[in-house]
Amino acid sequence: MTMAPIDGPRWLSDEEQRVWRAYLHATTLLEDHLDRQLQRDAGMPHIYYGLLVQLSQAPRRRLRMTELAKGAKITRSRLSHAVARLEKNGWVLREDCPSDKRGQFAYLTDEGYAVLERTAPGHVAAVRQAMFDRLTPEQVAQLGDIMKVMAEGLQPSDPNADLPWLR
Amino acid sequence: MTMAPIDGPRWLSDEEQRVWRAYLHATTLLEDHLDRQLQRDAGMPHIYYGLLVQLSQAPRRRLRMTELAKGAKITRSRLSHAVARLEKNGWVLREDCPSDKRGQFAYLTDEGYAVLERTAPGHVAAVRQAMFDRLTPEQVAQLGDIMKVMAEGLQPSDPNADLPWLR
DNA sequence: GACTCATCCTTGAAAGTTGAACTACATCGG
DNA sequence: CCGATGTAGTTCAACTTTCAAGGATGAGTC
Repeated sequence: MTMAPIDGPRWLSDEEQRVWRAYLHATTLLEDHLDRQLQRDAGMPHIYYGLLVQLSQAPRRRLRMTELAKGAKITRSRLSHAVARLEKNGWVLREDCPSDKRGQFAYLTDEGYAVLERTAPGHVAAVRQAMFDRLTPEQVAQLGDIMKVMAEGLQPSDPNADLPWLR
Repeated sequence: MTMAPIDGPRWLSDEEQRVWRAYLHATTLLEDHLDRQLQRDAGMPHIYYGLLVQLSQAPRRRLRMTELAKGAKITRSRLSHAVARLEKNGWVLREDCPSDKRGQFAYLTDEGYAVLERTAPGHVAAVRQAMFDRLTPEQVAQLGDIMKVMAEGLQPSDPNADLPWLR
């Protein structure tokens, strides 16, 4: 007599495999598509564009580096390199934080804002064409719910949230 | 008198923005999560892992480079680099195509297959935990439909499908 | 104050990606 | 057979990302 397997690999069902593959294909195709669109029209990859957008919506068009990294879901290291590059373009500048000498603000220059104004319509159109124009309103709502659930489960805030005994 | 604007930028509605942001966050978090998981447990990024999976499912565990690239939705250039790296690991080998002297097959070695056997359960578990364990069956079905629609709209087969006059 | 530890951000090197240029072979039409 | 054109795959240089290490400052404790 043996015990039931503790947790033999629970493979994906055919349905799940189908969904997973569709997910991978759609997300990689869209990511590539937007990267190319923005590289062509704005001269930067999608993530960099997202940084400018975030800055443009922040008070006084500036954010602490860490806040910016959190908002974009990237590491501080990656952000450092990215901001260095955007700084070379003259679209972003750094500024010391007066209250915390370790801190830096990144702020969006007028040129950076201009790039955004010039390229945002095309980008929105690309997003719309790839996603919102193809989905029904119900599907858009469903997608929102689904993505919200998934994002919540992946917050890096607490990678061992479900393994409390390891903490 | 002016004409109605041809197509003033159709911004995203609040709802759409919310969905778009959720989509970006969820997909980037998941991608990062799986990349780290596989880098840690299998010593390669997610895309490389996907290449091994594809090979493992192909007849005689081999595919033409272009087929492999198409299946993985990546450029041939990227694939060349990837296969070079996997070859260094001893997980994949190249083989001349007898019927077309320009062609190359990539095939999965026994070691490559072993890596897959060893790491697949952990990877499936990660996918399951991030996606399928968190969604209801209805949501999984919805996600499948949605991703299918999006992927279809992004097939690189015909980037100007909606601009026939440019072809 | 001095110590310790955490946080903020940067750096450098290695790894991965991109897009264009390039080689070699195939295919098509004469 | 010839030339033109297309396809398969690689390579190079520029760029981006990752990971580990490190310098500097802040915060808590004695």
